[in-house]
Amino acid sequence: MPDPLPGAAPRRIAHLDMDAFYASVELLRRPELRGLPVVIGGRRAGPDGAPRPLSEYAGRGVVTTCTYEARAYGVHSAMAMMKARALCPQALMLPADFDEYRRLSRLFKAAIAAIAPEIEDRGIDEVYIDLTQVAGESRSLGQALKRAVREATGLTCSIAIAPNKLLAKIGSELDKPDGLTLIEPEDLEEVIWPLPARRINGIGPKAGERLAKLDIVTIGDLARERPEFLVRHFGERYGRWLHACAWGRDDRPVVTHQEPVSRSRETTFEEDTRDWDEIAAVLSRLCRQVGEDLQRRGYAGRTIGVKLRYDNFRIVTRDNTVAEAVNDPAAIRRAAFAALARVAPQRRLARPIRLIGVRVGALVRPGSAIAPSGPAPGETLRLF
DNA sequence: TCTGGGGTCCTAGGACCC
DNA sequence: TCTGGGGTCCTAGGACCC
Repeated sequence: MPDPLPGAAPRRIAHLDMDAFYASVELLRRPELRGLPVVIGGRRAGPDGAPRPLSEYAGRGVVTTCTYEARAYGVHSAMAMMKARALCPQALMLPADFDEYRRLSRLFKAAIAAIAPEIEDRGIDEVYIDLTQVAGESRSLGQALKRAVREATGLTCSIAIAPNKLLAKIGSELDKPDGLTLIEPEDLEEVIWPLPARRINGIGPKAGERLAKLDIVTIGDLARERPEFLVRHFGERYGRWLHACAWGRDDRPVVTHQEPVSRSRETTFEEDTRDWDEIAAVLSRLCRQVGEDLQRRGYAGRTIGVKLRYDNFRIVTRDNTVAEAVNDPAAIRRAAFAALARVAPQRRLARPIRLIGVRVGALVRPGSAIAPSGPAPGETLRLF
């Protein structure tokens, strides 16, 4: 997207984030758990689907999300369940019910679409919304969106409305839960610069560490650096991007439709294993699942990849690109095992394996007229 | 008390072709 | 015989996000 022409109306972009989404959905069905620390994660529920005490948990899972009461004990998403158990043994634990979360996700997105149709999906619990062409003052639009989401689902969300996606995303975190934040360009210095650089979507743990070593902790610290300095330390592309972010500049459009790039399935073994029969059986099952998934959705792919994670967390991947896009489980399995065979034998089972996965990439819709890559070598492109 | 599963995008090097 | 670029495709690994 080019910069807006001088005189063009500034954009108005909302970021809407559901509050503790999975946990909140569970509380809708179990109001008796309101006010208690509840953790979503683990594989099985108690009798009758009842929550289990976290103190009984043993396994390798992580916290998918948790209620604000559990967060008060330091529990958060992606934390090992065993660690959460140590922090808050009195918490209750429920397994994730993704079918139900997807149902509520469709409901809240439909409610938003009735007000503003230009929506970018960012997963099950967040969206960007382009409000530039929607009539109304920002605060009342934000309130209308929150009301619509609550009426459709009974759930609360947090919204920020800003000149672009970068600032809207940062803003929706500022007043959680149930917040509404408006950010104007002139708020940059006072509202954005004091925040940690890690709040920028795209600065993760590694970049955050590297910045901290350069004494860059806040977004304001980042803004004070010359772009050339950032380019020297982070490369041309990432360095320029960091500088632009710090100054609140972002012209990415709201993308209302994106074709999928890959589909995958992976699983972590209950215990690390070097048992080839077990590994092969699990890989076959994953190939079948990903194939069925592709067929259901009408896609096929040419690049089949396998992934191994060893007990020391080292990851090895191998890709195998085949001549024609496939989606039947047998063809995926053949390609996946061929890829796996390319991991050197002395490496393959050198250590116990923790996880195995399969991915199908370079997706096409087999029914579509012309594949994005054009005709295969030696093949004539048929136009009719 | 270690660390799930499903994604996207970027980089860098090598093969191959013109 | 030796010397070029540029472009595309593929691969492996890694960072990051929800």
